[in-house]
Amino acid sequence: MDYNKLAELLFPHITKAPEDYETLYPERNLPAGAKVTRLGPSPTGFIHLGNLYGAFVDERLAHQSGGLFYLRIEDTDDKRQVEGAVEAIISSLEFFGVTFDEGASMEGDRGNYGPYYQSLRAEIYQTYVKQLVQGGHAYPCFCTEEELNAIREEQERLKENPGYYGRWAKHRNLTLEEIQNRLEQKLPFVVRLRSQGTHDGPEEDIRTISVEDGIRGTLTMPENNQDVVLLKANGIPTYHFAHVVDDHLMRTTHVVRGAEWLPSLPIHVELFRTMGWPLPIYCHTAQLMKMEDGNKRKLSKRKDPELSLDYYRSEGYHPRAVREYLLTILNSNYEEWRLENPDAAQEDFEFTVEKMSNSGTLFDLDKLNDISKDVLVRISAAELCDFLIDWAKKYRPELVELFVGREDYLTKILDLGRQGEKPRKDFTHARQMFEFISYFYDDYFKIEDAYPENVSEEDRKTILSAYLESYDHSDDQSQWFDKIREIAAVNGYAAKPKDYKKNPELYKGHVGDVSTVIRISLMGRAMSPDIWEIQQILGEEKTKERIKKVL
RNA sequence: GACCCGUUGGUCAAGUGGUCAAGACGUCGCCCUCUCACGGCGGAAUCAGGGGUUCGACUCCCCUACGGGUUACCA
Repeated sequence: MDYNKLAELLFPHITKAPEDYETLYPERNLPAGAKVTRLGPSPTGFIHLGNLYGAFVDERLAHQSGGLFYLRIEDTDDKRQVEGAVEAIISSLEFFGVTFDEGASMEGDRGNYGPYYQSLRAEIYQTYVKQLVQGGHAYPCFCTEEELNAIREEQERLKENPGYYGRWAKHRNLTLEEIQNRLEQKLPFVVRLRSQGTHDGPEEDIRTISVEDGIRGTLTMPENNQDVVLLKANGIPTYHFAHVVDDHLMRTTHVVRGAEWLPSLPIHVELFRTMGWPLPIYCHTAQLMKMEDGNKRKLSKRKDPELSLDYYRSEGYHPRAVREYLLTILNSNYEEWRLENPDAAQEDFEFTVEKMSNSGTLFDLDKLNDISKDVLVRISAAELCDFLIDWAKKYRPELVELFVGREDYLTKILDLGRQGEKPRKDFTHARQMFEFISYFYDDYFKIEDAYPENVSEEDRKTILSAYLESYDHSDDQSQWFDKIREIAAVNGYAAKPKDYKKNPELYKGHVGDVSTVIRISLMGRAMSPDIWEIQQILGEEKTKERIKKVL
């Protein structure tokens, strides 16, 4: 077989040679040890926590080593393109603090290794496929879908491994004339790898490959023997081939991807070897899982909209909190480090792939919320105020007029009880924050909780009028509370809870019940931060007004 | 089915032959306390099972079970 002739037959329009691309995309000029990583999303526009989790690894590895992180759009599947998807991906990731140094961006491609959309790189891939054909490492396959199905059915019947390989690869040894003939008939074809892997021999003949995974250590698996499709009928490569060509030409040093790629690793290894290129370091990350019907399951785009990044954004989780959470499940020693360095920047943590877990991790909302509390308590009230407003603008526009123009008021509210050694940690995310403080705004204030049962309606009125009468807005906190104790005592309630506990039969209740009456009248709820502080923010007028309203 | 990866409390996990098997979240109890938080103290709760190897296995090997993933002209 004259492979050169075959190559010309298949790719008459390809005039460039692989060397042209090698010189066009030279080795990157980076300091020793610098890592080059990439994110390669397919543009469905949907991006979830799991993607962000992986993106952090890329980002950290690159930026920690003085390397570079780029965005490549893997749009080789024309069936799943979504309008505006790339913008959505970029903005989602940016919101959560993941930024790229190179590649696809809002303003078009940046960098010298483009184009960064795989659909625009057809000529490059074809050049390399042509080279493979010339070397006898690839061949055209004209099998139709029906033929492929028939092969699979037969394999199932014989209980043999499915796929296009060995003696099942019917077009592997077509003669030049046969190929020429089909080409003349304009039959569509794909180009397949002529795998060097063992095919039909006895099992002990199957060779294995060994690969050092950055996260998992040495991986040993059977070598590839599938004549995988390199180029689809439309001239666009499959993921496998695009990955190999792009990561070589874009000089990627570390390929971070989900564990679902593990089974196709032998294919990639064979491709790199037949191309004569060095293998990048693969880092196969654990999957983020979800519990369903008592079983763990990989996160799915279709089934788990609540795990999309947009969901967390719309709930108002602070990006720093989401990052912090992801970092704690990403590196087992992060949490410990954080305990020792509560104020350090996330970037100061030395992230290592070795410390990554390789079994699937269940997403834990309780943990996120807990972490979020600690993150938010370290953010100034003024910044929290801006954050809440930004969130409202996007997700709760009706609240904006409440906040804007009254930022001082909001800031005071958000800062409530956060001073001192043991600041309150009330906030987890923006939506919850607003619910928590909503009683400060008349439109959202309403009596939600029931008054204590041991306080009669009559006592309630007596308590509240006494409170109103004795109220002095300039009282300090202890003066204020002394008055409450007095009201309690006068009306038959213990001034101290301990007294009540000792002799419950002597009292109708204790000062806590009296406070609760006031609290509910003022806040509408039985649970809230300190009443006195709230009154100071609410102001004298509004405080009195709310008490009068329930008298 | 085949192949691959995995398996320490409810969850995230430390651990690399000798530990009373860390820690965090959650949960329960107590303390603090005018409520709720915050904080403090304490409790319950884990090495999937079976064989080896070894003086000694959570740690090494094998088998089984279970879970997950892959098996496309999707990525």
